[in-house]
Amino acid sequence: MAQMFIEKLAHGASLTVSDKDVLSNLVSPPRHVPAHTELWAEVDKPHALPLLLDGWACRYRILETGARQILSILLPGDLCEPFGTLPDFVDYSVATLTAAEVALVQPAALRQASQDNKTLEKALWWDLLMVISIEREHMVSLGRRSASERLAHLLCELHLRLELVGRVDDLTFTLPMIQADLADTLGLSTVHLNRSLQDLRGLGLITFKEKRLTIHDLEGIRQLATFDPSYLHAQTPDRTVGTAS
Amino acid sequence: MAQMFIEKLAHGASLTVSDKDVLSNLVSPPRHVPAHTELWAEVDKPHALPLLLDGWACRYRILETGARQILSILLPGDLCEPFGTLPDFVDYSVATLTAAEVALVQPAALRQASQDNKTLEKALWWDLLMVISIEREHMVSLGRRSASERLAHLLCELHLRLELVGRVDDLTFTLPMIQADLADTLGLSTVHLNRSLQDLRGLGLITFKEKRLTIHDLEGIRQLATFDPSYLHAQTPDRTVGTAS
DNA sequence: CGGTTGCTTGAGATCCATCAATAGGAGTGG
DNA sequence: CCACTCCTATTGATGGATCTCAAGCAACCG
Repeated sequence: MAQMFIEKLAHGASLTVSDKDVLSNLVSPPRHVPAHTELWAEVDKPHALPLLLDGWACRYRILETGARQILSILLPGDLCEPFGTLPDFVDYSVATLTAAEVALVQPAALRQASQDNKTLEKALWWDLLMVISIEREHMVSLGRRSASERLAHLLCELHLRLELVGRVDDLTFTLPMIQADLADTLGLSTVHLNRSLQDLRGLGLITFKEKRLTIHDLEGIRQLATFDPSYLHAQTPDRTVGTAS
Repeated sequence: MAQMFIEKLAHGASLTVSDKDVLSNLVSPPRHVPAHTELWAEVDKPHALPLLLDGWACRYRILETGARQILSILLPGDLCEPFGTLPDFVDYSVATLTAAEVALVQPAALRQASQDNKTLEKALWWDLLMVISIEREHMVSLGRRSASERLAHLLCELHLRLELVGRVDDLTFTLPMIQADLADTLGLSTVHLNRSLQDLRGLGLITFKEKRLTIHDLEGIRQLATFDPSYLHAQTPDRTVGTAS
């Protein structure tokens, strides 16, 4: 089921039952995919867009030196590429971080639906906007925040995004990434990432054990990260992306 | 006139004369704006989208510490926000780097045009795709490239983008940014940026004087930067043809 | 069990930031 | 025209943040 996808989009516009039906019909039945599987590789590119329904994935780039930079973390409900932006070739990869459930969407059908239905259009643009927003915030981290601040910011972001799809339990959520994944997301070495984690632990802000992360002081960690929860443009569902007046 | 904008979009789809007319009509007459002027501040946000017709600008964020991170450089022909993605509030700023000519576009009209005209739709999506692509490449630089590599990569990118709007003269172009701007783009201090410039100069790759940058060894600088010119997804320049189909 | 994977710690090297000072150019006002 | 200031580029010196290399340890697994 496209559950997660629809639940997330509902934060971008007030979807009616029939809107949700339309969305459901755009999504193929999910398929199980093991951890560490390339998603583009399995797909007829311009015609199918993977949609993550369960599990985590990431968009990343491998440099010639072998270094990896993770560009974005994909959570349940996320499209591999946001609405409408599927190019005919991609210069980076998308792979699962954990075992996952992956469905397919026809990009053309998505666009058609957004032309036929203003509410869907708004929701899809909101989703695209959020992806861009998250990536820009990520750039700020990489350029101007210290290691611990970057880590704190990422944890705040994941916490907020997981909340949108109902995967947070009273300030604790499962964070299935290994330290090397986190390091490659934040542009750090694994050694230094490890020390940054200890930093946050030492400040009493988090604990992270057996893939469960819990935040002990939400205000504190947000302050350290200078995290502004409004940047996802989420919350109140009514929002316009420039729809005709 | 919307010259630059149209010229750039022509790299994303083969625009006919009438397509270009449609675009022209979407663009208000330009206004002169001095250097270092906030562009959002002057605009009724959800209803008007600034379009840079001449001069340079940047999208940036100021942190609480006072540090600045420049997220993207805007060149002639660039929209302040790519097609369709104008949120009703923005958590970063856009300001001119030089004196500039700025027009306004109605985002709603842009989207309407893209629904009525498949070629325009394709061109506008291409432009959005390119913005995302540039920003992702920027993330790779910030996360995983050394100072000199970052600088080299930025110069390669600007060179290629300026070529798309006909502002390169045989490997030299005017680069009106001061060193502090470059540093804030690349996540470096100005001192270190200065030394990175000397690095590239010392390698005989560039000269940069009086705001004119010339690349002496395009292959060399691209190799140092691991710059892949295909990442802009640009069509081979179609200066030859003004009409198609 | 031996091998692998992931986490942790220590030590030293490197990259880059910060601080401080100089110098040239551009504008400004007297 | 000169004195002044501001802005920008440059250079040196020092310190700090982060990387790399290396080793140890625990958990898991065939």
